[in-house]
Amino acid sequence: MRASRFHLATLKETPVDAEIVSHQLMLRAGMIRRHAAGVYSWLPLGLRVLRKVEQIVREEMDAAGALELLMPSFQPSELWQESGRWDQFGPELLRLKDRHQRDACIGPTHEEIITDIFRREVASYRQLPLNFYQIQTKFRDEIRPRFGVMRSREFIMKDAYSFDIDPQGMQRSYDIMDQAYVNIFDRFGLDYRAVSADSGAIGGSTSQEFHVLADSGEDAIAFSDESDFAANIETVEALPPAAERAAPTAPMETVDTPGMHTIEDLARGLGVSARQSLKTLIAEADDGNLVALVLRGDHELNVLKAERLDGVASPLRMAQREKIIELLGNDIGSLGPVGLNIPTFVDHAAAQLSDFVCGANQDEKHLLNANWGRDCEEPESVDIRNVVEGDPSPNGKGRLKILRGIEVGHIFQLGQKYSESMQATVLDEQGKTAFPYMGCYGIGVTRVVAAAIEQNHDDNGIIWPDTLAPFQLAICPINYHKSELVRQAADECYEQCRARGIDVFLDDRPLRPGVMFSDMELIGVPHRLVFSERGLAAQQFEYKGRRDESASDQPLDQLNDFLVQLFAMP
RNA sequence: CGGGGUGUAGCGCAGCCUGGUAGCGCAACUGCUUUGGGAGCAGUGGGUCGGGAGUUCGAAUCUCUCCACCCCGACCA
Repeated sequence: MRASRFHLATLKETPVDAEIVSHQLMLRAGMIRRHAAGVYSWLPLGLRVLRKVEQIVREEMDAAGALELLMPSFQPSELWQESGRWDQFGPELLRLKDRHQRDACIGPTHEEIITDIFRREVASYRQLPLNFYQIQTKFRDEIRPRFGVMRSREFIMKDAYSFDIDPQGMQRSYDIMDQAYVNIFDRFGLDYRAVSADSGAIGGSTSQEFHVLADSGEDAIAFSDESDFAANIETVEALPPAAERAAPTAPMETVDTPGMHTIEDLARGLGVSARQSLKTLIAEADDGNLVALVLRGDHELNVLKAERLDGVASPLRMAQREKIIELLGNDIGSLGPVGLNIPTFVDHAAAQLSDFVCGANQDEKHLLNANWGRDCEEPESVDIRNVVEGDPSPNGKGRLKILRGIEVGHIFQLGQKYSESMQATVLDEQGKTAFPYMGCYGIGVTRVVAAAIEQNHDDNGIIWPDTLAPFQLAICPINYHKSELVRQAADECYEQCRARGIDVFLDDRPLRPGVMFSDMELIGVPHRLVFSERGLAAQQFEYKGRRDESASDQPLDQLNDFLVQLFAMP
């Protein structure tokens, strides 16, 4: 592609309402433009990247035996009524009426449609297993779309659906997709992790998320440093401490703690460490009363775990301050388990403390050297906290490290949920009616593009992995329009690259070099060649990789070999 | 949905308080010069001041109303 024939739409200034780097850089590079909240056009540059992602996905899905099809984004309400999701789905489902006042929606996902296709097309177990997939636009009416294409309302997703006659078959289809996803993410050239998204993790995993690692990721993921355990932090069990609780060493005393209402206040004011104190949270009970959740001061409540406790309202609701004052007699900020007469759940780590600091259940007072069993009831401890870096891995092997990730893929087993509710049946070996077992496999195609940028950028712009780059190689001739020598060298190199199938970009704009360089860096082209009068006179060209500190001069007569080596071509 | 904020040229903003018919930087266009890291000079074009209604001799500016967008929260997973 020649710059003079392309729509290069780079922006010097950063649009003000783009919060995260990937959004800023995609706008500045001229990849996308916004039309409404969470709705974007993909300009030619952005589309080139999108297509690279799609192509890798398509090739690996095909290689795994999945069959591509294309389903509508407009979906009649009847199918959703059948599955029961017309009523279950919240306002995230964009509902509309057509001119005949018939209800419909814009598909946020396609289980209903694929199941409808399946039940009309497939009648026998002998046609199984089957795996259909599509790469298609979805719409989810997010309450608050943000971060550009990372959390948009309209987005492109690869979704695949497998059908098997029995659970074993479903597991096999799932395993094949698991491997296909590994192949896909390997080819993206991104640093990623496959992560268990299943809470119990009993037996084989039935749900995995694929996360691109990035500091800005919305999800925290926990990894074992000595085994391949990896899971979304929400689901990771915090093991009870192995050590015995130490015996009390000092009598309990009450101290005045004016103005100290948080763990940080206490740590500063009393000179105790957060991990020697207790944090007492009050949540709504399922009977309308209150329950206490007690954690070590430096730990964080895990909402999913708390919701599963007997007696705690689900979804979890933290109690209103007014209600706490009314029922417990004192304000938040000086609560503690000693003398607290509501049901109390104590985290394992909190229950292991002795001589701890906690609220005295009197305003502006705390207790020092409080002890379980002696000063209050011996607790039966539960797991209600998020794991932290350094905790033991739940599988007993190694310690946990915590990284942040962006969820870009999810595979899971649906079982018979849709085949049953929508009466999608086949005849089995005995000639009896059977409900197939389904699996469902998604990749957020547009999100992959943003995640790749979140993970790979610097002050100058995007740094694409070779496999996703809109162009693999940029040729920057200096004085292309003035120097016959430069023009010939650049054109010749350009034509050669094209003939070899390299995605090459020739910057033939009559611009100063600095402008060309910064544009090419902004849009993230991985490799750059420069031809100049000066260099050519010395029989040299210049090469710089996008991540290289500086450029290097290369002998002109070896340009061909250089390119062959760079792009690993025969 | 609650709270906060913003809408003025393609982008970033000033002007609004105190009403007098719109300005700056970047970008664009023309010409000349310049040409190895976002050039210089000279000139040019471009705005329903988010929409509507009102107050006023006169509204970007004051009032009411609607809309769009952004941020925080809640919701959703």
